Amino acid sequence: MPTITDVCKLAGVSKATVSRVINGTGQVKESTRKVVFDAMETLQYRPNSLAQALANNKSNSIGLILSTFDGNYFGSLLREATNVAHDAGMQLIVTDGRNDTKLEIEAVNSLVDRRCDVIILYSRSLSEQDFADLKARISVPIVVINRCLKDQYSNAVCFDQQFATQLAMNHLLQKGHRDIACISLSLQSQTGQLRQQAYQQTLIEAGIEINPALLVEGDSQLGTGYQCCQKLIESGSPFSAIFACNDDMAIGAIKALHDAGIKVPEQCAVIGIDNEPLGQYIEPQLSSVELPIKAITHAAMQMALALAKGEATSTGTQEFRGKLVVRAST
Amino acid sequence: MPTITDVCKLAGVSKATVSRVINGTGQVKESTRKVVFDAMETLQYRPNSLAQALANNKSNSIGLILSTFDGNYFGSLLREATNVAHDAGMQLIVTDGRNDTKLEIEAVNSLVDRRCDVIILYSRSLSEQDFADLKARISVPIVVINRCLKDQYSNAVCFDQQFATQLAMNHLLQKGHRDIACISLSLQSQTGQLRQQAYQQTLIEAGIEINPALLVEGDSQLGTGYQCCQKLIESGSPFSAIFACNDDMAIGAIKALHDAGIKVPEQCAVIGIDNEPLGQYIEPQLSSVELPIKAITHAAMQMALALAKGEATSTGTQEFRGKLVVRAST
DNA sequence: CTGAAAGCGCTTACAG
DNA sequence: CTGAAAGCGCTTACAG
Repeated sequence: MPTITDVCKLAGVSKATVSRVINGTGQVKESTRKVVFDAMETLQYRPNSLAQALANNKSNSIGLILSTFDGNYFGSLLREATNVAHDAGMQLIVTDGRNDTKLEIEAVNSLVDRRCDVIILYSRSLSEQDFADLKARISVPIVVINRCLKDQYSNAVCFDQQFATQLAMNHLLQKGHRDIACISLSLQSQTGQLRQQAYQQTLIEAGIEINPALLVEGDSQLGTGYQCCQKLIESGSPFSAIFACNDDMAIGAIKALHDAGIKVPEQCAVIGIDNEPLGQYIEPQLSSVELPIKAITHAAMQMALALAKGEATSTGTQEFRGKLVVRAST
Repeated sequence: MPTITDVCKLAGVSKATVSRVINGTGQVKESTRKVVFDAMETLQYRPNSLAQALANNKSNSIGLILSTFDGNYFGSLLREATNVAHDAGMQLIVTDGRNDTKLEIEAVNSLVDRRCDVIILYSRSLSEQDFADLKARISVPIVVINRCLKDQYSNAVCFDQQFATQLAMNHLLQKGHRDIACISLSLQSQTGQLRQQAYQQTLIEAGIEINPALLVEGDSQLGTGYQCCQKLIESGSPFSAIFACNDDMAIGAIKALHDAGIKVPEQCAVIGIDNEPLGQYIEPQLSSVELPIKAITHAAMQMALALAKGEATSTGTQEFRGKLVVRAST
């Protein structure tokens, strides 16, 4: 590949001059600018980003660490993130933390080694302490998605899990349900814990006794939604509604109910969280709580860009709320 | 961040020595190795990957360009790709071509600028000529997914679209269907064209006249599956089966049939392609053709690694075939 | 076994 | 307006 030196030779100018025309900085006589452009053109020259990054101490890249690539949810996130990055002229470097604390930290390190200007971290497994440690250890700013960090010097965008759960639960309560089962996310994750706690709290506040048999733990996949629902049915404890902590599990649950000959919503109502597009194409259409993943991602990217450009040193935490979407399943 | 120079000072040795212990190359006395390790440890030193890449003319990274992040399909691809990359100690840099020729070429350029060791390109819009041009222009090896390039010097892994379509169509024909509608992918994409052609060809070979009213073009989303199916119903042309060119559209179609009071499979059979997990959780369960996306991605990554390491200069084309998965919808 | 020096491809004060 | 030189943080022959 041609280097700046090749361009220099062909154009008969110094590197400084070529660099100036590449970057549009400083003064360059129009005629020599033309000569340089022509040389770059005929050589098909493109600057080496690595060298630029090294010289500038700035790589024009945003590191993004995801805990998984599953489902529509992360697809939306990635789409939005790549769009914003592209429009800002930044490269997005995506890594999979594979839902594993060690791998996630490893991923952060390698992104730091690559001198990303900022890192966006979506982790299900890292604790608040882990975040604090990371922040103290590395000099690259970090934006955290899906965790509300109280610390005002942190950069985070999150979703009000408690509020979303209340929306779903109150909807079921209003419909007259008292025996409401819950298919939770993994209770290893903070999101899983928060939703499950809010589920219980809402029941308590409604004066309903908690029935442990009606709480089963899934892992957010269709398959566990199905299996968890089967367990609920087999448990023998009666229930007239299921609060599934995400749409995929809700869909799995609906299938299990169908297979057991239980009619939705007549014999059992089902609601999820996420409001995936898919919810509209199953039978019956799924009630859910919209999780504005696009807006959340957008906000995280804006924070990241501000941080990368040095326009801010910390952005605080921005919290988003869902809204109820009622369809035929409740 | 500490640099190699900081380590030198603290350890009282030269950069050459530090470099040797970082990379485990050359001879280093055990005692000085220890001193250097200690220095790196106390400084929390980590080598700057950009500088290493510049000096080595090798970045240890694989560029991956996707045409979209939609759906389970690309999630599987990304998961497999990140896993293989991680295990090989390579970074994966993921970019979204947004299904746009210009953006895809731009993405290739920027990956080349970043000196990726190899690029994997999944494009729906690039023509064979575009691939050839790219290959001629850039010096980084390219692996193409989802295109069967005849050229033996190319690196490609692809899916036998014709065979997959025949599997689905022959299954419907065997079930006695004669009036088979087709909801195609975008006919802008090569995959869309190939499946649609194979659909027609299979009919012709079975001695069935093609009814243009039974062919509608979708764009692979749930929503267009629904709308296309509505169009088919409204067209008035009778049909007893639908061949949807992917599962998402098949699911949309099933919903449209349901809403129109048409029973699946009794009054209309439906089959898709992809064998998404979701297909098992809708009612009725979806028949499909399995598309071994994980194996395909794995093969592409292996090619990429071989190319990146210089173990091969070209790998040729590797073709995969699907297999029929019959469930309740047909 | 270890270090001085040149080089990877860029940028940016500093002179002129 | 332009160029020589130093620097970004590494690696690697080459000497010793």
